[in-house]
Amino acid sequence: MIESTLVSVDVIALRFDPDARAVLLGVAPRAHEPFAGELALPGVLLGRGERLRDATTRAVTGKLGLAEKSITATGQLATFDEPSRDPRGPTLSIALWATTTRPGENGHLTWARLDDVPALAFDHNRIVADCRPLLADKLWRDVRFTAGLLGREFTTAQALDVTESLTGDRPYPANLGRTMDRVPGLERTTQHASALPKGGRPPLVWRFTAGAAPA
Amino acid sequence: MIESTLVSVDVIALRFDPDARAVLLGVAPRAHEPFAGELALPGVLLGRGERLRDATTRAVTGKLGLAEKSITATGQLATFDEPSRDPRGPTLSIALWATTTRPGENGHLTWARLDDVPALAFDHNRIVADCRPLLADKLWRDVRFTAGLLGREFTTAQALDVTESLTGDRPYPANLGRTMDRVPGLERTTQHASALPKGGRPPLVWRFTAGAAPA
DNA sequence: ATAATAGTGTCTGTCAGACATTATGCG
DNA sequence: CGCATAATGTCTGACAGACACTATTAT
Repeated sequence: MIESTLVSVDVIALRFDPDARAVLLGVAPRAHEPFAGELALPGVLLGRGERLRDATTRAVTGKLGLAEKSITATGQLATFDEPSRDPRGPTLSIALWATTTRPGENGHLTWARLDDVPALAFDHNRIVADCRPLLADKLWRDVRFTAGLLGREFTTAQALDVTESLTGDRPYPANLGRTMDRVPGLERTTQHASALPKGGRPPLVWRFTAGAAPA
Repeated sequence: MIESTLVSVDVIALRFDPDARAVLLGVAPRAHEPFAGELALPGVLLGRGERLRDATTRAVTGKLGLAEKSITATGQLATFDEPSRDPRGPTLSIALWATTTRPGENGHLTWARLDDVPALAFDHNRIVADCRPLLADKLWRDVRFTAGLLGREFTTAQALDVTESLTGDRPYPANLGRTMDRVPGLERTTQHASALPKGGRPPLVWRFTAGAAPA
């Protein structure tokens, strides 16, 4: 019988911050060796028979200190099998995504801009870099991902910010509006959000109808 | 310490058969319990520290009896984590793809049309069904996959057959030609293949230039 | 009014879908 | 020639990119 591999789960936890106008990545300093004290993606060893979904929750609540209820959606990304990625020995890493709409209350938790991720432990910078195009691809395509990130209601301006954070460039409002018109379960309302303190026309509100996550 | 999960690797091994004019899936009867004698995807338990690429090769050579050299390309698909998918206990299954251009010589090996896959052991029918859209998406996008399946040189007629097998409908030749014109590393030659026994105009030959797998 | 922000109309080029037409080889 | 197969020209509609212009709010 072949000795079995260790499987860890590393989570790309994302949150949209309307004030920073950007999508942020949740990272926290490691509590133990190796890389103790260095920032890392939240990750746990997958338990025997544990679902990936449950391991994702366990990593995000345990390592980032977010409440389980604040996780709005999760999903798979890719698997990393470089044998030397963990100095303790070969481990497989399954990269997953999770979304939340709340900042959490853990003092050690750091939210980093996706375009300015700090140095992370293990091969986590590589994981983030490799997965970023996969995440960009999910926006406006994977409804659970999009609704998990933006919440049930959001404005056109926020949609522009999220798109820019994930894809790297900012679409024209008219074009993004047409893209969103074609997203199933997303409807353009006639409501305007409350105006900003700086003045300017208040943006329109968009709303997910059916299978959307709560804000 | 949490008891670690078992990880198996299940391979969707594909071959294009120019005579059958279809993409075929390699399956073989299981040698041991559970499901002994039933057809299944080639799969192995992932060894500690083993690369996914190596496990794929091991599964395809060991279970299907293909020569290692005849594997033209491999890659990842998705992970299946249903705990009850194996009656022996919870195992994670990482689904991978592999391509070959040769039929192999193992008497137990069965090549099944992708649109007529027989009943398979475990949740393998579900794996095939879930991964089929992922495979269709790779055609003409993932050059390694496409070249692995079609070989270094192929005709327009074969390209039509492969596309029909994977996506479910047959494109118009003119449209597929334009799609292939935009594939990097793939060039339209002016050579015609030898005519068919049934007569008819001989099809044009297309050729992969750089990073393509040998036929 | 002016600044700041947001939304809309419309032109462009690209590209997939769909045929009809033309081309090439065999008997 | 007629049959079988393959390739090509071209029309259409969908859609992304790009801008100019209009709309709404605060000061």
